[in-house]
Amino acid sequence: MRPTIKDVAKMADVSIATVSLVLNNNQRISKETRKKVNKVIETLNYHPSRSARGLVSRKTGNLGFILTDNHFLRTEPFYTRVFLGTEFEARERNHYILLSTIAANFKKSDPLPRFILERNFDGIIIAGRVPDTFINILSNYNVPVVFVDYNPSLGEYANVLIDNIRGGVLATEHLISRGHKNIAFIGGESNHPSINERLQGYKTAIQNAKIKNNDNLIITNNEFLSRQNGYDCAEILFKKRRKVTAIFAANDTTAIGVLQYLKDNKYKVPEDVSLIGFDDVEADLLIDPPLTTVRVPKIEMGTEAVQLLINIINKKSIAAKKIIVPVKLIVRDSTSYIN
Amino acid sequence: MRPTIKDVAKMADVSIATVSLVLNNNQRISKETRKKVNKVIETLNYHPSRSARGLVSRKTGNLGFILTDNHFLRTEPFYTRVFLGTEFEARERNHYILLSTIAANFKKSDPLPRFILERNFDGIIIAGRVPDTFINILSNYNVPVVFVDYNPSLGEYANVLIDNIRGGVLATEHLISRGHKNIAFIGGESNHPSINERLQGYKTAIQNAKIKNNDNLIITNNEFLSRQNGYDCAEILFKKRRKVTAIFAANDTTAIGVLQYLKDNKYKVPEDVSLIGFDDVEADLLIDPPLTTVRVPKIEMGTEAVQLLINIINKKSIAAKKIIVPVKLIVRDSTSYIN
DNA sequence: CAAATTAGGTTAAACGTTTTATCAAATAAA
DNA sequence: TTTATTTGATAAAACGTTTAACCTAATTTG
Repeated sequence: MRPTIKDVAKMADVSIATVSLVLNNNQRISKETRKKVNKVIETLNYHPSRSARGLVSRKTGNLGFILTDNHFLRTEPFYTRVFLGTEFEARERNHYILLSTIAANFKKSDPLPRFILERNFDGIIIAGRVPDTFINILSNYNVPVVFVDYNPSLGEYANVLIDNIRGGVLATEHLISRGHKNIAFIGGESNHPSINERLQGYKTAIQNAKIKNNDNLIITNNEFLSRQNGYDCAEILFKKRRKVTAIFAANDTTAIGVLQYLKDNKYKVPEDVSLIGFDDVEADLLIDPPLTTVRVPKIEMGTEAVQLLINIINKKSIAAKKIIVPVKLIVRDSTSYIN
Repeated sequence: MRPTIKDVAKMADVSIATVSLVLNNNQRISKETRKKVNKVIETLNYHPSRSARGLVSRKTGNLGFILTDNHFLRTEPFYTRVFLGTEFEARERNHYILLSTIAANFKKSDPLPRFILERNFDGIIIAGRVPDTFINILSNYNVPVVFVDYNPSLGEYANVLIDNIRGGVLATEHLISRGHKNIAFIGGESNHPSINERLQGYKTAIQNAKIKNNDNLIITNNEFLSRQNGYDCAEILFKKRRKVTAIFAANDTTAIGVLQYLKDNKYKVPEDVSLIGFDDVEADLLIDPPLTTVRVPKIEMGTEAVQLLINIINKKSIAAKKIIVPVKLIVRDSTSYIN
């Protein structure tokens, strides 16, 4: 059997309370006793049981990670990276991540993630947009929580957010700087805050450049952002307008769909049409031509979220802190000077 | 405060023991009592505490997932998918996955993953090759374990393995069927069992086709499989032999490196050289030309591993069962008939 | 110098379950 | 009818920690 706190206490000739206090760095214990106990802990290779600890102290060492099932699709590259970022950081900080999905149309009667019901977590990271119904229920529990890439309109929460507006400006200005004037914006799900901010950035840049605005160049719907949706939107765009010379797609997945449409319809990229995406997913480098895009530091968003959450749990940060992560223009081969 | 077993017991007018027995489906309890208790459980929305449960019953509901740090590189697409597969299945089966990495050169004195030390797991999944030193230490703990994509030479363990030999045969036969005779095999890390099996399949197919064997066409080293390594091996190959018309790369990452070399050196794929990979990672579809490959069901390997592990934990399966997952030839555009 | 405070530790209760032994009542066997 | 067995439930110990309350000896304060 593995050693318990009793074994340590006996061998060190102190009470188990003393061992516990040493374990938790309590200052009541003298240097010598502390040293003595730590030595025994080392020789016995003792480690406190998570379960026992969790039972009394309500610290489990687990962080929940929640996202909607459609964001956890097997092909969704974005939140998977954020998740990996949380894994990296959690490991550094001696925590574990428990992953759960909820339905995108979460109903009041739906069960909560199991780690919540079983009180098997210390705090929660929520990635991407989740339904208000879920947020409402969660708010009753009054639990440390950090939202990543989503800022719920109800309530004050901690956030790790992308500088979407800036990204939108960067992308659009890049196209403008290469001489383009007929710049389209393609992005489904326009009621999604992040997408909307990117569109806002686009509009700002267009306006700043004194290019006359043209709503026909803005193609949105309320569909989930996907390759197919990008393809469909491109089709709609080119049915309306033929003289588009550049396209800003709201994310890379969409951009890849747009690219497919362009190829299928004999438009050359970037010779005929310049194309820029958003996110910088791994695939961007491999597609032909490599995609110009706005890089979002996905892994870092995950690590930031974990740091922030742990700080909130330990009361080292207020529970409504906002972190905006910067974006960066990555110029590859899908954008060029206008002919 | 959340309800406890006591609240349920009181409300149902039974002892807490009875509630516990109902919870665990013990047959000693009569149908009526069971029904009565379950009703209270429902109305109170009661869920047993993981910590309390884990403390006494040694069931935590957590499964450990271990791989070496180099396999968890941020660009490694293979084991990430296996991991996601375990996540999917774990969720279905009401478990959580705790992820940990160990050093690829794990030393006896290195600390074990924290969930092991804290006895916060029910079983372990080990993905890919891990050092013998680690396996030795782990074997002392006598714990349910399933190896994925690796079959340690010491001891009898449960495995989920790829049908690598068959895959190697499939890939090579595909090239042969398209008229190729000068078929190279490129794959670093030849001392890795899986890679070695793929090479074995290659040799078998060559032999069956009565093509004369040529060791100059087999390029291996002991480096970790990577894009760069693929590039380097291709370079070595073409320094030696110019008349190669087809290449079988030991995995897709390597193949992408090989492809880069070919492009850099003005070889056209597939016109000049046919190229086939192994794994079928997401990138394959996006690269130009889309890569012919042998598909390995990565997600499914994860789900199989979880199923097997849970069965072993519940004594529904012997602890040394082997599962071989099938592979499938996926023909895309990187292979063609010889000119 | 007496009283008050502090330093350094211990005792014992508590956390929320599972499980072994036990028990009473009902039923079956002799 | 008495005895043995079965059924269905309970009491209480145990799991391995944390922590509030307490204690004693040493030190400080007035």
